[in-house]
Amino acid sequence: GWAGEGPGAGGKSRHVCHAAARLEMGSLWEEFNRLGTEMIVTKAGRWELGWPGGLQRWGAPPFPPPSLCRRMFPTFQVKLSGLDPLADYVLLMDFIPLDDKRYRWGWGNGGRGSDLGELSPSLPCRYAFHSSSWLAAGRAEPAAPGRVHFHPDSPAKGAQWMRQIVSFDKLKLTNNLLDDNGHIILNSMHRYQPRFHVVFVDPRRDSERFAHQNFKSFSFPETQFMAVTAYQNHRITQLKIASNPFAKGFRDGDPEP
Amino acid sequence: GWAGEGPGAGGKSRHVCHAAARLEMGSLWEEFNRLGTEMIVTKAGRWELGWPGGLQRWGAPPFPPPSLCRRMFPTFQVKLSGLDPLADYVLLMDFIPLDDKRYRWGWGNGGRGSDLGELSPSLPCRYAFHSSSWLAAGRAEPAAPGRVHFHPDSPAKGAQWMRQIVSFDKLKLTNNLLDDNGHIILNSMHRYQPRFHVVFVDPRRDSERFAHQNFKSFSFPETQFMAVTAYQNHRITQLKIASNPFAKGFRDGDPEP
DNA sequence: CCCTTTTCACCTAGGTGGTAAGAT
DNA sequence: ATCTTACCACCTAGGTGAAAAGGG
Repeated sequence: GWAGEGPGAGGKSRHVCHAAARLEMGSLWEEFNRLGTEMIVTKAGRWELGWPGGLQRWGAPPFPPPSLCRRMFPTFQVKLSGLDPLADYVLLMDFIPLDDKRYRWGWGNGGRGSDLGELSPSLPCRYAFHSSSWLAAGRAEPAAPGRVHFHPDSPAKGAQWMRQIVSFDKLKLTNNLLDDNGHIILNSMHRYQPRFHVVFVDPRRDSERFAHQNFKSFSFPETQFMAVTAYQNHRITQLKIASNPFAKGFRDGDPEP
Repeated sequence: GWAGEGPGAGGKSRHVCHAAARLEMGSLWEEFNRLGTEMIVTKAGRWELGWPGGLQRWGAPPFPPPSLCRRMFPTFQVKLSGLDPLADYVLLMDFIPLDDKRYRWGWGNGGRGSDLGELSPSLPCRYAFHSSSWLAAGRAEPAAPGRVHFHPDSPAKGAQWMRQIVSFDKLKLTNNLLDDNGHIILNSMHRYQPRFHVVFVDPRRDSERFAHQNFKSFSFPETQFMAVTAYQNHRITQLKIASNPFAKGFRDGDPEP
């Protein structure tokens, strides 16, 4: 859908007040959201912990190193409009906890502690498969360091951002609290809402005074998800395999053109 | 080597006057240059002429499309120093003709026109293999449109440029005079000198008046090359195969670690 | 004849979920 | 019992020169 407006739309500068964002692949996001989107989080592999020797003989850029952290799928992509074509903007994303709970995937509170097994009011009961579903399992872990991901083309002119779809396909998720590669740190078994921010780069010398006027935020509810280290809902797994080209090796039968 | 200084070093602004660039992989460049470096130029394939249908189902960025134009090998890479860490710079490259001749690869002017077959004075006679060598073959074609390649991270702060090696591995060469993808257009069978430019982004309103002070250029003679559509000197082919990891499939015997 | 274009097998580089082992 | 990690086969995407075909 168009333009999930952020809070405090009043008092915005003319450079962002007309900014609008349309989520791309909306029907795919909704298909996932109906089942309860899950996103894989992993720790980085050995490639990120140290730099293997003997690799620099030729001409590859030495940075960034390969990463075993996971991208999001679907990829968060937006089509922008309403920016000042000649002004500079920075685009970035962050992730906010949807509630203060941690979850488990299972069959209800069979023989468990008394405070477990309640369905979160914000979790539709259809986030389930066969007799399993997501159940609240206590209070959330201490929040991970709140990081942001800048779109690597930032900063750029409004005209350039609006010319084509903006894709956050370099964004990676990790559950490593000590991550040193600038990835987004999330707690597994917790729910998150991606947020998208358009920030006008104010050339005035005292631009800090206008910081609150110079950005606009967008939240698309259909992009919320559960962070997991392995998929729990088999329907989610099957939809990922069916729709992500990198998982084509796991598809069974007839392709759908 | 360090710092191939450009012309007119006098009157440079303080943001660029101390800038220095060290060519990376210098020994590999020199090894190629001793044999007479050749770089492949091609026209774009069908992928660049039109956008194939049915490819946008998921989440890939729609641009840029795949390209069949060729990169340079070795890749042009420099280590920068002497920039103002807090100032913005744009980094770019262009290619200037080394002379006004076109060349052919062959056995001298056996039965050919009288004005052919002269060795260019700037072409060392060792640019040869067996009895073949590069021979001047008339005047240069009309110069292709003079294009520049901006490093895709531009603009960025001096600190960021100096933090790591700057690699121009996205730069692509084409012989298509009608190229519409912003690639570098070169004439096959002509010689070129790559040039590297550091441009300070002057925030002053009348910055055009200081444009000549705000950039510094670097030329590394060991990076000059002959543009070709197919390799002529077999020694060049073998050195490319031996040193470019993407050509590993053509290597014969024992690897050298 | 000399140069260019096209197609191909073979690589690098890295994004998938499956699976089994490991951790708590 | 439940969640996490490490490794794997199998993909996408694209960078190589060889060889054959095409063109003036």
